[in-house]
Amino acid sequence: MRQSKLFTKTRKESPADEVSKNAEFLIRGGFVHKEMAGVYSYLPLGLRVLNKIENIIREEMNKAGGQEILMSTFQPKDNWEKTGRWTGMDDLYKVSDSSGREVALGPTHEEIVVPILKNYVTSYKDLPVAVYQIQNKFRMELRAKSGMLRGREFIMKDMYSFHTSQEDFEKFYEKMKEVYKTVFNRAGIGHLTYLTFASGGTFSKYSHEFQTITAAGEDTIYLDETSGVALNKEVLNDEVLAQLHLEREKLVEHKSIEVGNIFDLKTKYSKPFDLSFTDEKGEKNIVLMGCYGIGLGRLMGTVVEALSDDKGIIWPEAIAPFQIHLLSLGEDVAVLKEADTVYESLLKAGVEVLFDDRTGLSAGEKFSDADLLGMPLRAVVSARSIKDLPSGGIEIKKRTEEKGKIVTLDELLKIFKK
RNA sequence: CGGGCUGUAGUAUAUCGGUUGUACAAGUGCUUUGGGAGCAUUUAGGCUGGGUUCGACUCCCAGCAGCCCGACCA
Repeated sequence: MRQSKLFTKTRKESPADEVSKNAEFLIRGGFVHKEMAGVYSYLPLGLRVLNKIENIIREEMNKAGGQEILMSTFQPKDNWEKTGRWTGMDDLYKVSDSSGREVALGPTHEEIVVPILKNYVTSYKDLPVAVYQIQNKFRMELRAKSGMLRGREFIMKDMYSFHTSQEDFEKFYEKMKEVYKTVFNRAGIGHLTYLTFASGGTFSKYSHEFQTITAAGEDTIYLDETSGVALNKEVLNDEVLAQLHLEREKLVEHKSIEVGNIFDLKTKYSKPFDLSFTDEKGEKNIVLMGCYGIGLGRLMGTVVEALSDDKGIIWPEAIAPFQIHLLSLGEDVAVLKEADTVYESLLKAGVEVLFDDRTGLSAGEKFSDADLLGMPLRAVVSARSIKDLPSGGIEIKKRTEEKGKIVTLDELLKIFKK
């Protein structure tokens, strides 16, 4: 991608109406555009990040046996009345059409997925099954805040699993813990993310969350740093400490962001819709369920919060919009020609490259943009880099490093050979 | 939802009850080119609706919007 053709531009000033670091950098870099409080559009750079996160999640969910579907955003009122959540869920968006018919804008999809499965699940032979989707969700947050971290419209992966027994559910639940760890490792925040013991809401006493430690977090967790076992503040009590074999004195308090959660739903949603199966003995049983969520935009915002520096974002390689940011400096014809050759060679080698081919900009401006946009590797072609090698050199520098080095084109290409 | 603050150009800000000033961005010309360049020139602004007033961007009221604190958060 040639940056001269990219319709978005970077911005030097921080937006006045955003305080959070993730929103500031993402808006200044032109990754997202804010529409209203808690609602953002994804622009080319931001969408590339989102797509990469989505693909990681999709791959891992498929590997775990999940079957991808895409459910409707409009949800019938009847279904919500059946589960008692039409009036019971404060943050449900309700919209009505010209005939006065009311529907819900999906904040979650139990009310849809259960009736779907009811069409197909009748026997123990049909279970277990897990389905998931990646889709926009709507929640009427009383106070959207912290940029991408708490939105009113957001993209979420929600998986629902269906089982014949509690044992079977628990086996899957344990597997999902590992799957989630893999997702966060691949997204580059695994080293900061902990599985925490959390409260379970009204129908299940406890659940688990994945919390990423960062100062901007809204949540507070307590971590035993030697064992890596952690729990949320709201469940910090003697009973839980004993259950987890933790000592209060050894726990360290951290601010964190909830990037994922996994829940035991038991029969909470299968019962109202009578989602049941016939077992080996011919007896009818209610299906047991679990649900597993990851907020994609929130994950993106969390990465920015956790991995940026004062100059800008530092994308992990796996979710960076481009693998390399190539810069040409100056207007010298030889430099521009060489930079073009490098760009075309990278493209040919299948490397995702953002090429800052803009002319008329100072070197400092290009460097600042590169720092802000946060590609893992920066490559500079300039009069200076060319002079350093007889064959024409390229200065490369990792986003996390201060000093770069001069390499040949072949050496640069070799970096991306797998 | 309770409390607080704020709405001026694409962005960030300033002043003022009497022709809204600046910086960046954008356009044009020239110069410059390794950490957000220089000169000249051009373009572009008072959230909406009421009220007070000779006159309102400024004061008052309402609405809308945004941010912050709190509560809430499958």
